[in-house]
Amino acid sequence: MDKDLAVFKACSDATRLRILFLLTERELCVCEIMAVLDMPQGKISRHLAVLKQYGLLTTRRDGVWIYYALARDSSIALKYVTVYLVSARLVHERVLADLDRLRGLAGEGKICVPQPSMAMLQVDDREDPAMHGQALLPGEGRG
Amino acid sequence: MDKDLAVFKACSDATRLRILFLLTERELCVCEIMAVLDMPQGKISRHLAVLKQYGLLTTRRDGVWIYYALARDSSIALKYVTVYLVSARLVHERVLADLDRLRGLAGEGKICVPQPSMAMLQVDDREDPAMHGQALLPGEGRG
DNA sequence: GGACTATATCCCTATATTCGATTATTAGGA
DNA sequence: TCCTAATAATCGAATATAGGGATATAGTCC
Repeated sequence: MDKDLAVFKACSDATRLRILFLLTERELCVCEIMAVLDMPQGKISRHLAVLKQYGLLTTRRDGVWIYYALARDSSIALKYVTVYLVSARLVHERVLADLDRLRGLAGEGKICVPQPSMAMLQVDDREDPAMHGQALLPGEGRG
Repeated sequence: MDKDLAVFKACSDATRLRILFLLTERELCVCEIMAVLDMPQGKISRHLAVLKQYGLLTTRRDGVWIYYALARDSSIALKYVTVYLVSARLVHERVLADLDRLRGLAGEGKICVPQPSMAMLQVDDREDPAMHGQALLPGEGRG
């Protein structure tokens, strides 16, 4: 239950929640998140560290950049929070604005070269009967 | 998004999470929760107030007793958290122990007369495509 | 090695959260 | 009306969290 509790703690901050919503789009490096949220680097980095420590994120280094992505299967709560994120991202004004700004950054050379956008969100219908029809994250096709 | 954030804040405390799990069983009064969690009255009452303030709980007065129950449809996040609670209640040892203790209380006259246990959890298959097969709370049949 | 960029970490302050202990409120019954 | 039980609210101390600012680390390129 502690892992689940950690997930909720991770989500209980406005900045971290906005970051999580952004990461439903694709993996991102710190500078991209900084640019979208318009917040100082230290702040973003600190929140990312919290999210990773709580098991919500994984990291991948590519040269100077460190890409953060939503973790999978690290806890029951994260599974359901992920479904929430994917479902609610199209509803909240602020999240829509953040996602718009993110897409606006790509291709303008303002930011460190972003990864190519991954596949669109898909719908899954396997596994957990309580999760039928669940929307998936980018790259999480049906294998 | 603020309402969703409030839901996560509400869930980000171990005691409150345990209370929420208990309330997936049925509505409960303060003394029952006190007995199951073995915590002082003030503490339980305070956490219930937080949960209610954040929109996760509703209350119903019956004489001296005040029954707390999980709220419905108060926010997107609560919807998914509820699905999580119902799904994870059978997994975590501590939650199972709490639920056992709760059932043990009923009928022994130790506690204020509890409400009769409501219908078992059911499975719904309407509405939100992302929630197909979702487990429901007691009393939330298919109308 | 030196300069530069991206990211992480540390220090310090302000604020928020949690808790135990105590007191207040509300309803029911003699 | 007085008494009691159930619950809520308040106060102060301890702890945790978030933020700004400065600094440290780790790659990359020259």
